[in-house]
Amino acid sequence: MILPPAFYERDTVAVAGDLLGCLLVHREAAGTTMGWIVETEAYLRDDPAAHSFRGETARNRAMFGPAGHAYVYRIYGLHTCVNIVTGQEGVGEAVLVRALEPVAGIELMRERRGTDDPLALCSGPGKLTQALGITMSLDRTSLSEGPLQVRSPGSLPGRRPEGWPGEVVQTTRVGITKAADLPLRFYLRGSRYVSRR
DNA sequence: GGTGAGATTATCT
DNA sequence: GATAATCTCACCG
Repeated sequence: MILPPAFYERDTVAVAGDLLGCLLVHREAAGTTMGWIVETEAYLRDDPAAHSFRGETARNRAMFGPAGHAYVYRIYGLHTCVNIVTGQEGVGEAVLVRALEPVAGIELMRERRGTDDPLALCSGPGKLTQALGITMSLDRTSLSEGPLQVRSPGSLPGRRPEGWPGEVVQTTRVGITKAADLPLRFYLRGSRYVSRR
């Protein structure tokens, strides 16, 4: 089932952990792509590494909007990353989706990524947006109603991500310079599809 | 298997 | 003008 807004209107760290094993789905004319979420990072209020830390701007406006909507941004001038807004509206917290295990639409992912290696299709925040065709046009769209959706574990009877249910590793976030010591990254220990172990 | 440089641009100082 | 929640490829060992 599609996760309702109430799922996201909770403690951001709890949501970041609970998103592991959920399904990220993008439905579009070119086809539907989807993958199990196997790695996330939490970005909190009063967190110097969060884009919302210095207040609302045109770029980070989604983070201050309703939970359960997407915050999509461009990084290093060329890659796109997707976050899920969490917690109370106006606070500015979100969860970065860092890696997926590909589930469907894999041929489309291969074309977009230019590789056949299943481990390289979605094993990073910039990779998975390229594989799923997630663009800036999805910024501030609802993940409960729009073309980009998140579905609960068990949405695909008989199928489950590698290493799930299983141990969730909590460790430090990747690629940041501020608050780099906080353990706000989560991934499935048994999955080969995470960005780094 | 690991490290480092370069790509490339929106955003904020 | 510097920075940035990344990726790829070249090069080294």
